[in-house]
Amino acid sequence: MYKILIVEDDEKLRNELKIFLERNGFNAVIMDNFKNIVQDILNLKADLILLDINLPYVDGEFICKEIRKVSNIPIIMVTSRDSELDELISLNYGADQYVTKPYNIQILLAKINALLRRSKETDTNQNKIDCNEFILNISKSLLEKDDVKIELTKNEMKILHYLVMKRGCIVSREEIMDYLWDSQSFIDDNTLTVNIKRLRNKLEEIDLKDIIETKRGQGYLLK
Amino acid sequence: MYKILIVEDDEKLRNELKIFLERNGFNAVIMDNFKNIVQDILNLKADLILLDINLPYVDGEFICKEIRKVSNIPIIMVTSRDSELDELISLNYGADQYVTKPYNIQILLAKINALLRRSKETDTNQNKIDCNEFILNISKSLLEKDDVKIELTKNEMKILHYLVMKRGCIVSREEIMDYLWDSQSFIDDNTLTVNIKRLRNKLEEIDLKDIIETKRGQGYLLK
DNA sequence: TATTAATATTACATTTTTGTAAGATAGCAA
DNA sequence: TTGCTATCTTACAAAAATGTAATATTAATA
Repeated sequence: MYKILIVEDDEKLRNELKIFLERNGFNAVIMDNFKNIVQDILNLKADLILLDINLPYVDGEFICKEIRKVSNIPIIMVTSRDSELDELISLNYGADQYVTKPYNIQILLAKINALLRRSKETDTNQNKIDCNEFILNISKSLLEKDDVKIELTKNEMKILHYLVMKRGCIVSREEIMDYLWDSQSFIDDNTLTVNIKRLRNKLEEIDLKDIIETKRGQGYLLK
Repeated sequence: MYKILIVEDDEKLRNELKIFLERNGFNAVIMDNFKNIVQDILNLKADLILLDINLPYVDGEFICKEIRKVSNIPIIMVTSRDSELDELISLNYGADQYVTKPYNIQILLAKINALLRRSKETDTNQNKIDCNEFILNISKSLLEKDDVKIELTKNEMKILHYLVMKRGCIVSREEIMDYLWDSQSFIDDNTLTVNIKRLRNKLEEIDLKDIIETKRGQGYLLK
């Protein structure tokens, strides 16, 4: 059951909303103290936030920006100001949706569901990254291409995943080593080379050995 | 560079849009043949689709629904009909955003960015699932609680990840075994028990041994 | 071209992961 | 209680993953 946090200063409105959301199978939580709000919001660990723009003490856009510094939690901005500028600011501050009051309650519900579906896909679906030339199945630690599936070891997976995240950029050997091993444990520089070699061997099985390019003196690059 | 697919039958509009998106650093692709459209869209493997509702042959809402059967690609519905019903239908068919024409181009851009940010977070961020009692770091195959980090082996990770995906539901031993091993390879039933035991041992290190409950004759349940 | 430093390759030893076997325990029904 | 079956526990051997060392190759530049 998803927990939705309602941050709204109009008491009547927020109570109605709470009841409506609860009827639709959500765990709705109300926030009625707006003093230490950003920290309070984060502590609640909701799955989604309905955030009013007009609030006492600080405005919702500022709160949104602050939350985004430390959290990816889905945010829907709610406001009675039908202002394109507000919408633009909200979106650029990291909100996911913008809804104007009085809102169509069905549409609000649809937006909540659309956003939750999107934000939870990581959790519920199998975790795959489609990289065009191959698919990285993180859940099962597999390198997939067409019908070929190759098991990756933990090190191989980490390296390839890291390179995929930084695809198109040169990644220094040091950076990869920091990602692979605790920087405390002093592991030989060559160990990375060997691990890269092993990964390349597996990539070669699907004709992609050269997809990891060596940038001599700089690092590696996933093409 | 993200590839954005424009599905719009008004030639002037789509060309303007393409230029605008390209100026803003996207790879914009136009679709101008609407016959075999669903398959064509999927083949293009774009990062996001701008989908007009009014199209020749089939309407955008239907296309959206068809795409959603096989793909999670982000979809923004674009339309000149400012209709709450259309918006509701679109969202419920799996669209992520709804924009009415004539649109504020900056807001469209902000929505594209917001949606891409959300849909790509899996790829770019480290892959973590916050399960309240613990965090499952899939990227690094770690079980985390507060400052304690425990390495999970591939099997342990797979089992826990599977249970997390189905949290609160009883998962049969057979189902887990199918997920862990190719159903072809006949692996002893007890092997699963041992693997569960090993996972429980690690969970016990963070006082969570009993979070995996045995449902005798039915399977296991992550509480 | 010769030199040097960075990276690649190969082989091997150690450590970790994994599956199996054998016996123990616990829940349930007669 | 007894017997049966599902699950658990422990120990061990085989297999896989990993780090290291020794050597080879490559690219840059003097």
